[in-house]
Amino acid sequence: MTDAELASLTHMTHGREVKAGSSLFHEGDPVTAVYTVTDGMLKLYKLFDGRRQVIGFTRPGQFLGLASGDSHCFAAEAIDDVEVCSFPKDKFQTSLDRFPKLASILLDRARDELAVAYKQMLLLGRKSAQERVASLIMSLAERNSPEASTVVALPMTRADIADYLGLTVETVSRTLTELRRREIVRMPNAHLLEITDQKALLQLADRQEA
Amino acid sequence: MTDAELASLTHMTHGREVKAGSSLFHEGDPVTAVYTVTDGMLKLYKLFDGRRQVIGFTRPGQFLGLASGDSHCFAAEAIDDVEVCSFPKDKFQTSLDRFPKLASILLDRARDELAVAYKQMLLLGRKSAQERVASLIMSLAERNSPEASTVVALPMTRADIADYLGLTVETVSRTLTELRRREIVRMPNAHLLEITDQKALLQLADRQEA
DNA sequence: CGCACTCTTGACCGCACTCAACGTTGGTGG
DNA sequence: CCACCAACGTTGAGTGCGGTCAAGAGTGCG
Repeated sequence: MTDAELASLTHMTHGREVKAGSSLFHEGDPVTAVYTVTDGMLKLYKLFDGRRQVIGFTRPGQFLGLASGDSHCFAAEAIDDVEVCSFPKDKFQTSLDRFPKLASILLDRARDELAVAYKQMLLLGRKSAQERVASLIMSLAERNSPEASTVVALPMTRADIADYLGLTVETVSRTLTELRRREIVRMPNAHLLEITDQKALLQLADRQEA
Repeated sequence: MTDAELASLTHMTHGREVKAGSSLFHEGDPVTAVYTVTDGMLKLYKLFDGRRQVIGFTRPGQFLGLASGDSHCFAAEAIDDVEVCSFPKDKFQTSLDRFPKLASILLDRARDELAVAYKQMLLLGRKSAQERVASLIMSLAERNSPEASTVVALPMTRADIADYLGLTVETVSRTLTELRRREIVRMPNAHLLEITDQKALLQLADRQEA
């Protein structure tokens, strides 16, 4: 695993807990460290005139710090209790210079992040509310389990989802209700979802796309 | 300049012209090379069910190929006549392994691209039509000249702008008309724009943001 | 000159937003 | 243990911003 690789290369990993609702860093803060998320989920977001755009939700094992130069270009806040490994920035820089393979590994990750960001731009610019919600559900389903995971956890609030999808809380709620009514999903409770019609959901999310 | 550096490192640069309206590569194509744009402007876009999302417009000197693994995750099409230097992918890989600094340079670029993508996600998810158009004008103005560039070229069509901003052609046109009516910009013709009230434009685009 | 493409403008529409009320849930202190 | 309260989620009614449809004006190329 490349996370372990990162850790062993630097010899500088330092565990840290972030309680649900508290921030790992704010947008504009100077970058003092980079991180890998070992447990829990963070939301990454930008603010603009009171409005909020959630850039992404972290998954366990995710590297944090690719997009930031001198100052963080987004904020990171814990959705549930989170554990991260932090690498002081200067030590990280040293490791980067010392281990050429590291830059190459990070470059691959940056590649992935860019592709994900571009997909999200398509969603935000061109998809309907139903398509956006369906896309989110499908991508959460994919990250959970390797195959045929039909149960999806939604630890984030409706507001987080709305700010991620470029919608309002009300529209997210209504859209989920509609998906339930059409029997595409079931929801034992507000934060747990079961996909009952994967084909219909995929159709909504990806529209005969690759 | 790092572009020259790239070229000299690889010794494999190969010039190529792309006529206005023709494609450098399509979304889904296998990646055979990476490129630096030496002249002209390309639009990068993704397709989805007949809809289109323009990911970005290239600037001279821009490196193309960061976001692509085995296959291109977006298409690239020339807006006007374009010149690129292409590096065959395998040679580029070799250079990457041979010159450690190269990965580090590309990592910095990827950082920038990610930050730009995140800003665009904020625009697409949370800004009004006026704010979107104002943001585009400001960012085109910034890239043109170092300081106080008030004249901005818009070589792309209204459709390209619309697909970049997540709007329709009509809305882009109406919004530009409105900006003209408010005497924030002047337009000698449809593809040339002069900023007459930079403060108002900045206010619209960035809203007392950093 | 003619044709195709682009840009603009107008009238109308509809999807998602706003505003408001209510239901549900989980945490806290009496 | 339960009453209270605040935060979150859902639902409904009405609005408005940007989309759709349509027509016309400008532009450039063969």
